[in-house]
Amino acid sequence: MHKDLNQFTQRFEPDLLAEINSLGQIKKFKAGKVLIDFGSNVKSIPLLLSGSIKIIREDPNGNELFLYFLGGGDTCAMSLTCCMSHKKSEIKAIAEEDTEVIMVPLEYMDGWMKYATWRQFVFGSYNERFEEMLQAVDSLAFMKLDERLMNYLLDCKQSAGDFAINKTHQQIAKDLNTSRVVISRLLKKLELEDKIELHRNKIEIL
DNA sequence: ACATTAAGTGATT
DNA sequence: AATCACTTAATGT
Repeated sequence: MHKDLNQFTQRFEPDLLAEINSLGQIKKFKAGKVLIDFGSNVKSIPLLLSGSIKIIREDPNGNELFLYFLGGGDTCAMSLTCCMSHKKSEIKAIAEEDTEVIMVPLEYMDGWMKYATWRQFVFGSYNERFEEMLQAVDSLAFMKLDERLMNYLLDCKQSAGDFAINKTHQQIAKDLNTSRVVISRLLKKLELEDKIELHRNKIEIL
């Protein structure tokens, strides 16, 4: 049994775990690597062992918009839907840091519905993602950019499990679909409010 | 020392 | 809040 499968041992019954363990394929992705792109057919679903994955939406012009992060023990709800309905991916998944994943071929999904814990897991994931999507929508519709930014930073912190975020203002701007200058100014403001500390390529949350 | 890339800033729309 | 034009600061070679 792979050591990092531990996160799932609580959640799944032994039989299911054994299946995952024998059928799944461990894959490692370096930070920045694209796991799932738009329009790609998903033929297996990833269970996240370690690291984190950023899920984004992109418009035809290449503008990106950050949706949410996946962390250890999570799975990609999009790939679940894709598998079930044989649709193509409508989102893009990028490894936020070096990430380890166990890929399970979609053929087994149906059969696994006999496991109560699997059903729970699938519906639970949908729920969580749905909540996060709602949050992303609110944040777009009702929050000002400075609040969105703070939210984003907190998200990053949680996903990385670290108070330091190693990103440039440019990258953040891209995720929030705005310009670097604006981010720099807002970050400066947050720094003056003692909420964060700014360094080159690094932001610390206080 | 120089070039490159990240970040800060005032002015304008 | 976006864009421009420019400055300043940090890093790599």
